[in-house]
Amino acid sequence: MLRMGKLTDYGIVLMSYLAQKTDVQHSAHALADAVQVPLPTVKKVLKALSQASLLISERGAHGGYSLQRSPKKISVAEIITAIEGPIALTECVGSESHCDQENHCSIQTNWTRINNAVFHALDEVKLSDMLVPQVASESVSPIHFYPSTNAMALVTTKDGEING
Amino acid sequence: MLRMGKLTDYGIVLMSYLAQKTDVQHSAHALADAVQVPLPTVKKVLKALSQASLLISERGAHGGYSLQRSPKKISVAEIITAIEGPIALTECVGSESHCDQENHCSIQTNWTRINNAVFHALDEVKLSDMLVPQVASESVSPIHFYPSTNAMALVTTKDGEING
DNA sequence: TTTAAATGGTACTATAATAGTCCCATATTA
DNA sequence: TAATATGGGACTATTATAGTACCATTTAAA
Repeated sequence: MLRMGKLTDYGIVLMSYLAQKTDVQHSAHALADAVQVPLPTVKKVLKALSQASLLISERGAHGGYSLQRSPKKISVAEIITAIEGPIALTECVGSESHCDQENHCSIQTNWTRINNAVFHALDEVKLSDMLVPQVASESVSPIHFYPSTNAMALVTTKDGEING
Repeated sequence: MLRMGKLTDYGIVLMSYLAQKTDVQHSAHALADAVQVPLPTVKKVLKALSQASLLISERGAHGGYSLQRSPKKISVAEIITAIEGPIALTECVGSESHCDQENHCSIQTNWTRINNAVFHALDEVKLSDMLVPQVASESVSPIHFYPSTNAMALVTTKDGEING
C-alpha cells in the first residue's frame, strides 16, 4: 500500500546510476542498457526528471543526460515528486481540492500534518545516501543497479511490524 | 503521488467518527449515514478494520462496531495497513519479493530505510490526534466528518515545497 | 550540406488495480 | 419465528498506470 509507481522505481535507479559519474553525459540508450529497462520507458522517466530540473539534458549528437546537482543535494522526495507529481496522501491536501465540506472538515488539517511528516522523512534521504549500504560493510563487488520487479507501495505487516 | 486509496480515506474518517463515542456500538447503516458514504462501501471498509483487530464487531440485532482500543493507542499507520495491506514503497522491500538481482541490489537496503522512516512518521500520528485541530483554535461548531472527494496520494509541489 | 545521433513532445493501447455493488450465509435479539 | 445485524465471497465498471510508437527538433561530424 501507499504504493509508488514502477516508473518512480526506475527513476530512483536511474538517478543512482547517474550519481556514479556526474561529469559524464549518458544517452537514454546507454542508460536503458545499464538499467535493463526498455528504452521507451527509460525515455519517459528521463523526460520527467529533466522537466523537474533534476537532470541536465543536451540534444544532438553526443548529447545525453547528467545530474543537475550534487547527489547530496537531491532528495528522494524530489525524485518521487518529479515522476509522480505533487505528493498528496489525500486529495483535500492538494492544491486542486474541490471538496465541498473542506471548511468544515476537521480531518483536513491533520492530513496536512501527516503529509508533512512523510514528506520530511523522504526529503531527508538524499540520492547520495542511496549509493552506500545502510551500514558500513565489506562490499567487494561493484554496485549493481536494477529496479524492483514489480510496483511499489510503504511496508509493514498487518501487525504494524516492519518487514525486512 | 504516493497515493492512498479512497477506501483508506473512508477508514480514517470512520475511525475518527467512532473515536467520538467509544462506549457505544454503531451499525454499518448508521455509520454510512453519518459519513455520507454508500453502505456497501462502508461495510467493506469496516470489515477490513475488524479483521485487523482495530474494531470490535458484534453480530445480530443491536450489534455493530466499536473501537477495540483507545484512540490514543491506534496509529494512522495501523489504519492504513489494515485497509491497504502491508505498507511497501517498493516490491523488493515486501515479504513476497521475487527480484532476481535482490542480493546484488545496493538500493534495496536503502528502500527499507526509507520505508521505515515513512512508517514511523505515520505511526507517530495517533487516531486521537486526528480529532483535534492542529493548533488550538476557536472551534465553536461541532466537528464534521467527511471523506476527501477523490483519491489520495504524499503532497508536495514540483519544487519540493509543501502544499496547503 | 548532408547525415546520424540524440532529446522533446504527444498520442495511443493494453494491462492492472481500485472502487463499488450485490448476494447469501451466519449470528443475535425480541 | 421474524427482524436486525455482521461475515464472506464474487462480480463489474471505472480509473490509473505502464508501456509503446511516432514524429519534430537540435547538434555535431563527415
